[in-house]
Amino acid sequence: MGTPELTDEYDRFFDELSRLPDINLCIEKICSEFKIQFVTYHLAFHEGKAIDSPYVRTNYPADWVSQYLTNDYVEIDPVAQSGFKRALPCLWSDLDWSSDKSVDFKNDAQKHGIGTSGYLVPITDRRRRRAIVNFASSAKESIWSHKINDISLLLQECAEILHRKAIVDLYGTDDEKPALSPREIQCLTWVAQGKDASSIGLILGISEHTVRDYCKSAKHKLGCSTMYQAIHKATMLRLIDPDSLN
Amino acid sequence: MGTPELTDEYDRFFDELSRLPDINLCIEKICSEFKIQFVTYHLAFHEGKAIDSPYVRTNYPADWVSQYLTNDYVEIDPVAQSGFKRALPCLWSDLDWSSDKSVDFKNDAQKHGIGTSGYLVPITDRRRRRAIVNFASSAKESIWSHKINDISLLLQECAEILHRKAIVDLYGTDDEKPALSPREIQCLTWVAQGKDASSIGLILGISEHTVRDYCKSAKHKLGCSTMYQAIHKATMLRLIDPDSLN
DNA sequence: CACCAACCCCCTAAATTTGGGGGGGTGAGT
DNA sequence: ACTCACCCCCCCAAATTTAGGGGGTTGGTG
Repeated sequence: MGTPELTDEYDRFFDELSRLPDINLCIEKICSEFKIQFVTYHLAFHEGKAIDSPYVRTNYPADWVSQYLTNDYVEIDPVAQSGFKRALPCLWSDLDWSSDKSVDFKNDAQKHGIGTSGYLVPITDRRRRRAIVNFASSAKESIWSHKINDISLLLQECAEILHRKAIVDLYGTDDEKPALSPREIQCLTWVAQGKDASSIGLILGISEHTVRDYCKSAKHKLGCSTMYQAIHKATMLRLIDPDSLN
Repeated sequence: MGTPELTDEYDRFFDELSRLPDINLCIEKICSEFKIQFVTYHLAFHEGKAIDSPYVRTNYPADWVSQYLTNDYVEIDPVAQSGFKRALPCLWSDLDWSSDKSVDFKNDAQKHGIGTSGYLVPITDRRRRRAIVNFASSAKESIWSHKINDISLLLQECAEILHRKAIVDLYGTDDEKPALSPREIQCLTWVAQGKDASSIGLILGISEHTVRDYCKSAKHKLGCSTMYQAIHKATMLRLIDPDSLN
């Protein structure tokens, strides 16, 4: 829908982008192609890693990256906070910047040379991994929003490419994380909340037998011998997300 | 054991340190007191947080912090890798720096002005939270190791203080994370591995009834109504650590 | 000294899960 | 036309968990 011919025009660009060996090179190429100042790819939820650390690739200046990390700005930054929850792209200006902490954060960002115009593209892939891609600029908001109007689909495609590259970078071609069906995830999630099969059946409006079937198949897909193990593994893999139940 | 009188001498210093309002101030104070170049506090395992991010406080230069984050050095750095596994403090020089990646990492660190002498203090608290505290210097290794010989106990005390401050900073005074007994954690961990009560009894050399009792008490401590929920919560809280089973 | 938590052991009836099996139906992709 | 993933429903016997009880020792702390 929209502007397919525009996307076609850029086919070669996207093809070249996909072939680049490194995400940082991709970021550079995107910046120069679209005259964007900063591009950031941020994958949350490193499943299975022993030590918490996000997968971040960016051309933000080093002091801002450092500042962001050592001040736990990810807990404050409205872009990250809503980016990992919402599904649709949006302009930074559409987010809620009203809290005091947000204002302080914004000021600090400006001090570090980060403009206030930006475009946020959230990603949720088939395996329920979530990432955000940000395109930032020091252009005036009015100019920026017009620009985004024109190239939003292209930037979304760029975001997808970055995500695919990140996943290959992290997990190689064979991706261990099983793709459970929505129903299977719902059932596991409710089980992890302490509900039994019959309650879950009532909640989801299906029979308790069906709930058991979903648990069974989920367990098999996860390669587990007991449901306890399945719950553990699903939790580790971040397949279970209690937040998604309202 | 060792030098209790040395610790007594520093009572006032530790007292002052504890009263500082901010971890960064603590780090400064420690640096000037002991003539240390860099101090880093690094807490892994942010339980319950929506987005992966470590709690890091350091006076390393910003470009090194940024470089460390955006290159996933935590996956390579032998200090972090073994620091989150081992129990006892050690000199950086005692770690395994033989792999190619370690060498590259070390060189990059030196380029950013980080010396090769350091002292690593791992922390595991009552609630199984793990952190590492690093004291770094550009002094020659021979001089550094003599110095550490003298002040290792003091630095360990500093590390403890930093950890307490971090926990208060993160969770306030009331800490939600329940302290399960070692046996309870063992049983939960084995359940999460897919073992049933009788197998676990054999593994741990206790009766299966006892195993069930531990599961029961763990479940209650976690405030859960089913074992599935308990496994989920324990996994989220990082109480279950399969690595600890050999 | 008492007290408490951690550790250890055992029992039973009732409820639940498990692991098999058996049916359907849809929609997407080949 | 076919397969495959997803969605939905059901049955049953065997195994397991659950939620109550009942014991006990040890070691540390007020």
